[in-house]
Amino acid sequence: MALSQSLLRAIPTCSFLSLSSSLPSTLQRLYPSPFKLFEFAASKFSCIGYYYSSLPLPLDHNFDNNNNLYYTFEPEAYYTSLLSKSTHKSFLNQIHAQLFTFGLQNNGYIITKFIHVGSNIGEIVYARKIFDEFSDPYVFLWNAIIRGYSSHNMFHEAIDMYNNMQEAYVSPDCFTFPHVLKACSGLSAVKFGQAVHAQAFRHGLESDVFVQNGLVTLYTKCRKIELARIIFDRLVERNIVSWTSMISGCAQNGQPIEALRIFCEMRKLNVEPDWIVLVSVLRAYSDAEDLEQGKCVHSLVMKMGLEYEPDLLIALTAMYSKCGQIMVAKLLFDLMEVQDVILWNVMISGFAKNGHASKAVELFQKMLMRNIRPDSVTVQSTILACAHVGSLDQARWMDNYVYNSKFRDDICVKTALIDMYAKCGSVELARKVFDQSIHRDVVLWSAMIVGYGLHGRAREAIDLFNMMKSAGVHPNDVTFIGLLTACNHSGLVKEGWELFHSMRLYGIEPRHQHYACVVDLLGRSGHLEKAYNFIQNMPIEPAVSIWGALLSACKIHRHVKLGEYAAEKLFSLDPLNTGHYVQLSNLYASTRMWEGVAKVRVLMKEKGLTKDLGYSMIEVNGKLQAFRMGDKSHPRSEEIYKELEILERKLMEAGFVPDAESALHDLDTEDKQVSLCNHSERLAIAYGLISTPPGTTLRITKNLRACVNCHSATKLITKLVNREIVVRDANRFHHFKDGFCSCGDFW
DNA sequence: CTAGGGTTAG
Repeated sequence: MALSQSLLRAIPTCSFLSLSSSLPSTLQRLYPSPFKLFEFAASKFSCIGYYYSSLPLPLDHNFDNNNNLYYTFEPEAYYTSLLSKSTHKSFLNQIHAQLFTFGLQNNGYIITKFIHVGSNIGEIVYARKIFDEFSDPYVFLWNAIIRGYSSHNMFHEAIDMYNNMQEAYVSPDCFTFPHVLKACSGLSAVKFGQAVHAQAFRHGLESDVFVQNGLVTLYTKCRKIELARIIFDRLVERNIVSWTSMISGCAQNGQPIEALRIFCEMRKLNVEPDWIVLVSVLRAYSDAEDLEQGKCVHSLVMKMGLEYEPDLLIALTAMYSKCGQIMVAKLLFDLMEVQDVILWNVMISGFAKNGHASKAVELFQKMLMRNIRPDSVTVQSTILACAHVGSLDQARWMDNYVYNSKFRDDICVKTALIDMYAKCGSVELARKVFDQSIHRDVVLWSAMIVGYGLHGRAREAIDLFNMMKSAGVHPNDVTFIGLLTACNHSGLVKEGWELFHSMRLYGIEPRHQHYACVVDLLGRSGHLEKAYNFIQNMPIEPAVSIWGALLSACKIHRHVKLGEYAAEKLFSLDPLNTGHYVQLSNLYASTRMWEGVAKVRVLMKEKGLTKDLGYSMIEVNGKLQAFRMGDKSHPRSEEIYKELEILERKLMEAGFVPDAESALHDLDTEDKQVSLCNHSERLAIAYGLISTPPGTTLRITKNLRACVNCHSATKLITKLVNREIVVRDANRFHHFKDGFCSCGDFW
C-alpha cells in the first residue's frame, strides 16, 4: 500500500522511467507476463498495476465479479493532468496504450488533448496518427488537428484537413476559422480565403472577434488592404489584437502613415497598448523614417516598464538603424543581454544599409566566433553587405562559407549570392551559382537577369528570359526591370520598347521604375520629344526617377529647355538631392551657359547643399583602399603620383586629349587640368598598377557616376598597360578592355 | 482548443 501510494504521488514530478526501476524486482520475476503482473499488482495493492510499460495505472480502479476492469476516477481530469506534463512521444504512446485498457480510446476530450500536446511538442505526425485512429471525429478533434498543422506552418495540410472535415459533414465552429484563416494567410491564398470567409458567414460566425481578426490578417497578408479595412471598420468590439492586425497590416503594405494614424485613433480611445502593438508601431515609424516619433515610442516603452521585453528592444534597435541612427542602434545592441539571432540580423543589415558594409561583415564573423548560430536571414544580410562592399575576394569568402554550411541549398541565399557576384563585378561567377541551382524560382531568375542588366549584357539577359519562360516560370515586375535596364545599358531601343509593351500580356502593371527605364531608353537614343510625350501619357503620376531619367537624357543631348523643365519638377519633388542640381549644372556647362551654372550654384548655396565628394576604392591583396580626389594620405603616395605622371605622359603620347567639357563640369576646382588626372578613379588605377603583378585585373568601385574624361582615359589605359579594369560606378558596371568599354559609351 | 509583432533575396 505504502509503495503504491508513494508511486502515484510521484507521477507528476517523477519520470516514468525511474518509476519502473522502483518496481520490486521480485514481482517482475514472479510475473513475467505483463497482464499477470498487472493482475497481481491490482489485486495485491488494489490500486496500482503495470501494463506493458512502466506507466502506472491510476489509483481508483478495480475488477468486477466477471473480472472486468472498471474505474471510479475522473478520466478526463486525470489524463489531462498527465498529458500536460508529457514532453516526449514515448510518454504519449504509453498513455495512449493505457486508454485502451479502460476503453477510453474514443473519449473525444482526452484525444483532443492528445492532439494538442502532440503538436505542441513538435510531434505533428504522431498527433495525426492519433487523430486517424479516432473513429468518428467531431469538431473539437478537427479543430485540434487543423491547429496542429497551421501552428507548424504546414498550411496545405491544414487546409486539406479543413476540406476533409467538410466532406465528413462536420460543421466548423468559431474555433475552426482562426486556424484555417491563418493557413490561408500563410499561403497568401486570397481566393480560398474568401471562400472560407463566405463559409464563416454562412455559419453565422462573421461577427466573432477572433474570426474577424483572422480575416483582417488574411486580407493584409494577401495585399488586399481595402478588404481588411472594411472588416476592421465594421468591427464593433475591437480588442488589442484587432488594432495590431490592422496597424501591422498597413505597415506591411507600405502604408506606414496610415498605420500610425490608426495607432493615434487607438490611443484616443484609451486602448492600452501592449508590447506587440508597439513593435508594429515602431516598424511603421522606421518605414516613415520618423526618428522623433520613434523616440517618443521609446520613452513610452520606458514609462510602461516594457524596456525589458527583448523583442521590443530589438524593434527599437531596428527603428534607430532604419532612421539612420546606426550608432544609437549599436549602443542598444551592446547593452542588450539577450543574444537573439534576430538582434544580430537587425544589426548586420543595419550596418549594410547605413554605408558601413564592412562592419556588417565583421559583425558576422564575430557572431561565428561567439558560436551564435546564424540563420538564413543573417547569411542573406551579410551577403548583401558583401555586395555593397564590392570586394570580389570577400564575395568568394562568403560563397565558400555558404558552400560549407547548411544554407548551400537555400534558394534565398543562392539568389543573394548571384546578386552579390554581379555587384562585385563578376557576372561569370554569378552565372556559375545560377547554373548550380537546381530549384529556380522567379526571384532567382530575376536576380541573374538583373545582374546581366547591371553589366549591360542585354543579349544574355534576353536569352535567359526566354530560357526562363521555357522552364515555365512566370516573370514578374522585377524581371522586367532587369530586362529594361539591360536594354538601356546596351542601347537596345527597339527590344526594350517591345519588352515594355509585352508586360501587360504577362499580367504585370508597369511601375515607376519601368516607366523610368523607358524614358531613359528613349531619351538616351535622342528621342527626347517622344520621351516627353511618353511621360505626359503615363497613367500614373510621374515620380522622381522619371524626371531624373529625362534630365540625364537632356544632358547627353544638350536639350536645355526640356532639361530645365525636368529639373524644376525634380527640385519640387526632391529638393534636397544634390544630384539633380549637379545634373542641371552639367547640362548648362555642356552648352557653355555659364549664367546657368552660376544660377545653380547660388540655388545650392541657398539650400545649404554641397556636391558629394567623389571617392574610389580598389582592393589589393584582400585589402580595400579608398582614394579621394587629390588624396595624398596613402603611405605609398609618392609612388602613386609618380605612376600617375607616367600614365599621363603615355596618354598624351598616344594622342589623348583631355575633354575640356568634362573639366568644366567640376564646380569646385580651380585648377581644372590638375583635377582631371587627380580624380579618385585615376589614383585607384595608379595604385592598382604599382601593387599588383602585370596582367592582373583591377577592380574599382566608386560612389559617383563615371566622368566622361576618366572614362575615355581608362579605355586608353587598358590598351597602354595591357590590363583589364572593371569599374563599378553609382549606376552600373564598366568593363574596360583593349581600349573599349562594355558600356559602349552609354551610361 | 482560437487571433496580432520584429530581421529577409531580385
